[in-house]
Amino acid sequence: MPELPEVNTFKKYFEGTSLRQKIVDVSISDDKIIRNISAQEFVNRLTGKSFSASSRRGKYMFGHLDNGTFVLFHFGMTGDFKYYFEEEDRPKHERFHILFEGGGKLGFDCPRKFARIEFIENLKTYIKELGLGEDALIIQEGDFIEMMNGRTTSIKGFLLNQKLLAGVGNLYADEICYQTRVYPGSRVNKLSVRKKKEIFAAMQSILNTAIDRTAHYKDYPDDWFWKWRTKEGTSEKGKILVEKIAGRTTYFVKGWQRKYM
DNA sequence: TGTGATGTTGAATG
DNA sequence: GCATTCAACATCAC
Repeated sequence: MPELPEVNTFKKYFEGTSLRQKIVDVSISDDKIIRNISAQEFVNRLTGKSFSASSRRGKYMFGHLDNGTFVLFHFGMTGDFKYYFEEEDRPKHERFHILFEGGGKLGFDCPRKFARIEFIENLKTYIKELGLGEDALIIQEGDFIEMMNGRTTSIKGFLLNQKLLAGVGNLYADEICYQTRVYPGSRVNKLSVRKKKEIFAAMQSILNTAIDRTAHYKDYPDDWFWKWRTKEGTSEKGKILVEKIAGRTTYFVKGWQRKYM
């Protein structure tokens, strides 16, 4: 379930399993998951190298190869890593795996195939051309607020726009709006500076808490919204409504979350 | 059987 | 340039 906290957990997993081991082969069962070069070229670029580090920006995770090049792992809706040795542990929807010298395999599981893997020569150039915004946990409050200037989009649309702010997805956007008692369709230009600061603080606290719990939803605080966010009904704060906002299914609590329109 | 799902992109529209 | 909506991507679960 890859939003920023999930991807952060994948990154930790990657670092705990796949660094500093020579890549002896890459086995690709679905060519289309490698987006920017051919599958064969991808194999050639990785074989013989090893990963020395990794980094993350929003939902984009980068494996750093020891020759100064990079591999992008974008998990789409259903991507996941699984490191394994035995054939019986291969994930069900594995699209490719990287075989290391010691016999370990880093499998990439992805039922819905929305994931994107790329080989990258220059990371800075790549991020710049992509127009990827600053990471939601790194951006400063002042920049966060400044980016809202002159915009009329909904707060949800703002939080989801990866070119402005990288990392927040549909679930966490709803959580942020719930905790700050803002209707997700509220217009950013109608929010007070004070409210914007509140939203910024909630965003960081929610993402950090989620990371602390390794993106394991069941461990999230009891007063979070996510567990109500499955169907229309009534939460302790009021009636839950569902609307399409910024093109995404959005849950919120009527009355609890104020409209700034 | 039809519908929608945690993400992103590109096209079309205003 | 900005905002919105829609379709597409591919598969699975309800």
